[in-house]
Amino acid sequence: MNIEKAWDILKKEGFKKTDKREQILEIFSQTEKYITARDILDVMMAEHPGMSYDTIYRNLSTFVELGILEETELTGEKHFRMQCEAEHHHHHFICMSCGNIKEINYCPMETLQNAIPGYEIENHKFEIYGNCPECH
Amino acid sequence: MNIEKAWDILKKEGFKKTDKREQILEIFSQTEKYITARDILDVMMAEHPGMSYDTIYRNLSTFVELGILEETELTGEKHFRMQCEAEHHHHHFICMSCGNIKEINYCPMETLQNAIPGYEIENHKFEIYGNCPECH
DNA sequence: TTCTAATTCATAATCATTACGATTTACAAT
DNA sequence: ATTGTAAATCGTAATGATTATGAATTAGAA
Repeated sequence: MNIEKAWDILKKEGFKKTDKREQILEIFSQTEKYITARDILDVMMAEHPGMSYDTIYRNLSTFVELGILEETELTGEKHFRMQCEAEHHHHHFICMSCGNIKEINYCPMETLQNAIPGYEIENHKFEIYGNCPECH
Repeated sequence: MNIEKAWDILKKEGFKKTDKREQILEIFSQTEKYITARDILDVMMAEHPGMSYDTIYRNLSTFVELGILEETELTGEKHFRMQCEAEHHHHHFICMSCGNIKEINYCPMETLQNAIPGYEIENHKFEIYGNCPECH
């Protein structure tokens, strides 16, 4: 997901173009990593000292709803990153040292559904943590 | 995990037998579901009105450290349940209606390690959510 | 340019969790 | 049984992340 595509989505859904949203998207476009609301706040406070918590949290959840950001729960805190471009469903390896992400083009769910017939699967979480080749 | 086994572990590690710990274990032994610290507090407050938050949270994390309870993060809140007896590694299907758990004797990690050579896997999370046969 | 709904600000509230000094208690040693 | 002591709990406050809200501002349509 790039910034232009994010704006397309926002515009199509009737959301306005504000400098706060612009800056939030800018921050996400500059990293592959999962970052927190606080990370965003810290960066934005530097430039707009009067930033409101509300602005960050409201926009983050708007962006997640619209599929612009993806969200995961790492160590008790919500983390966000740009939604992957990949057209196919995939999962992530998350490096615990550098925070970088590797896409994993494999999903165990087909295999799994056979193992539990009668169970209606609605969602699943599959995340792998460790150290990437650069961080060994 | 049953209560006796939990006490064996606690005793072996030098922890004392208290009525609060007894009651916490009792609560967990009566359900298969993942429950929160608040759930425990509510039950215990009824009997011991002067309960301290500290007691619950301290014991829950002690129990997790000792392998008596297992912990997962559901919708931003920590949830706990008795550690499974199963001697082999497994995962869980979590019913979003009734909260019941089904053990899944399948782990995708062997398959996965081959897909990302050079990556050092230290941990993984694999949880499946949906509706169990009883809740369709 | 004006109007209006959307957005942000400023601030407080809430919710889960952690912290800590004072008090109490389990249990080992006497 | 009594005592001593480290462990556990209590009582309460602090912290940290997130949500809520009424007032002020602003983007974008009319």
